[in-house]
Amino acid sequence: MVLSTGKGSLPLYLQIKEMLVAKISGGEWLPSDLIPSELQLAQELSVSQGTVRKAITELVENNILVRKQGRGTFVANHDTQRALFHFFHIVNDDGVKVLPNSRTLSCRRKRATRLEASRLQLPSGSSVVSIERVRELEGRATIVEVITLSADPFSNLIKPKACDLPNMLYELYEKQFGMTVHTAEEKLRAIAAPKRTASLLNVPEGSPLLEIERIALGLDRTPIELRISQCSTVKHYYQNTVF
Amino acid sequence: MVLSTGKGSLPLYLQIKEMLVAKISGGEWLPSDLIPSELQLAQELSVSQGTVRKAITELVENNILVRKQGRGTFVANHDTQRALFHFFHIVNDDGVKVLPNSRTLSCRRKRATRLEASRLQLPSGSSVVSIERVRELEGRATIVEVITLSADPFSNLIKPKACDLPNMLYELYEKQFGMTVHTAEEKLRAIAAPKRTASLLNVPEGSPLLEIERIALGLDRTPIELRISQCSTVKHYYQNTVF
DNA sequence: TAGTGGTCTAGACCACGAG
DNA sequence: TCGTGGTCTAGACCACTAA
Repeated sequence: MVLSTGKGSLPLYLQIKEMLVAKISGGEWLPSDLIPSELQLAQELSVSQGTVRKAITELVENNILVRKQGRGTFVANHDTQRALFHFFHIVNDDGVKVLPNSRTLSCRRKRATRLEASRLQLPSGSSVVSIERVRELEGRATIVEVITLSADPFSNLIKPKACDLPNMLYELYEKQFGMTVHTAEEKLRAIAAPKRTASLLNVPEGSPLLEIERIALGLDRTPIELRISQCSTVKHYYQNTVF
Repeated sequence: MVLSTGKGSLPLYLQIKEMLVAKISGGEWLPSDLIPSELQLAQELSVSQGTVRKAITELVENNILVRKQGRGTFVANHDTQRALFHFFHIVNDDGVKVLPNSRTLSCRRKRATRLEASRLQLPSGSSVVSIERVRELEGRATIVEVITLSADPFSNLIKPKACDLPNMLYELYEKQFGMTVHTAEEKLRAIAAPKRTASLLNVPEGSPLLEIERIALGLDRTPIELRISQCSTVKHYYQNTVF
């Protein structure tokens, strides 16, 4: 890797940042790997420690790297904690986040609807994997989810028995498929409970539900997953903090 | 101001950060004021430019200061743009944020309900200002809002005719009352439209609405405003991006 | 004790904005 | 042209971790 230092070129620290992201999204460095020390990188790249430091600082702020004083810098491990605290916004009436249980109803291959194809940026009619599941919070069926994945990287998902899909799918995508979910874009609406959801959640048909359409994006902003969640907000709510 | 440099003390740059925030939330520096240059602050505080720089960098990341190359560093101006883009999450079906129009229905003084008092951290039964208004998006009545403010700093709000309250209240709080809204905590639920809201929004009673309960917090995290918005999500939705 | 990140310094040069 | 923030260097010392 050679850094360019001319006039019209990006600042060194941004070039280094891109290089580090490439190592991670290219699979050379895996989640929870220790990366070379700041001094080592600085020597390899013939820049000062401060310049490497600035690149790493921005990646730490993006939750892509994690610094541990005295130990080194690691590729972020987007595990249960992160999935739960960053991407799961449903809390109980006391404002406490509780881990949901999931029961998978089906997991099969099908052709993408127009919506699914467009959200996942696939050609219309592409083959996708579709998962339907019910999530319980504090013993109460609260969320019905329909999850759509491009069949291309994820076709192996259908092979295991449908029922043993893990609760935290993002962890699975990362460990089994090397797809790290880094960002999510959500659209929220209030809807009237459709028949099937109503019966799964044990609420009257037509009662108000919170519908969340989420696109999960990778480190390089490729769409990974489309997830439509229909949530009863009788005993829980969606929490968001804006800075 | 003297910085402490002993063992158990905070890093210098954090002490400087606190000092700068104090100047702003204390009213010594007002929104869109130019603050002293990095070099000048460094000399006054007897630290290096890099240390001041680190403090300022963090405040820029928090949207409290704004840097302008060649000109200087300014106190952030939390004006229309910011209010619109940071705190307003309702977009139309094309994902486009549109400026709402507001029609104020009432603006009066009353005693806080238990909920209002607890959210605003006031003694129960305190005097508060309560505003009710309807907001139109793209010509369509979409949101009914009930806004509650502590009467103590805000009692002047009742004096003008109720109808000429501005559309962007956070700008008013900042300019008229020196209260800058920096953070908001939102709780979202789906509810069945109550009678009054239904008639204001021209939807059937009981139809699903998105209810947003928002607490707006100041720079020092004091609660400033409680706002309950009931939104029709037929032609619009609530948008959120998670990193 | 050796190696890591965390803080801090004192300087250099560049890019930009205003007069 | 001058002062600002933006980038970059080469060092110093501290705090923490692991061997």
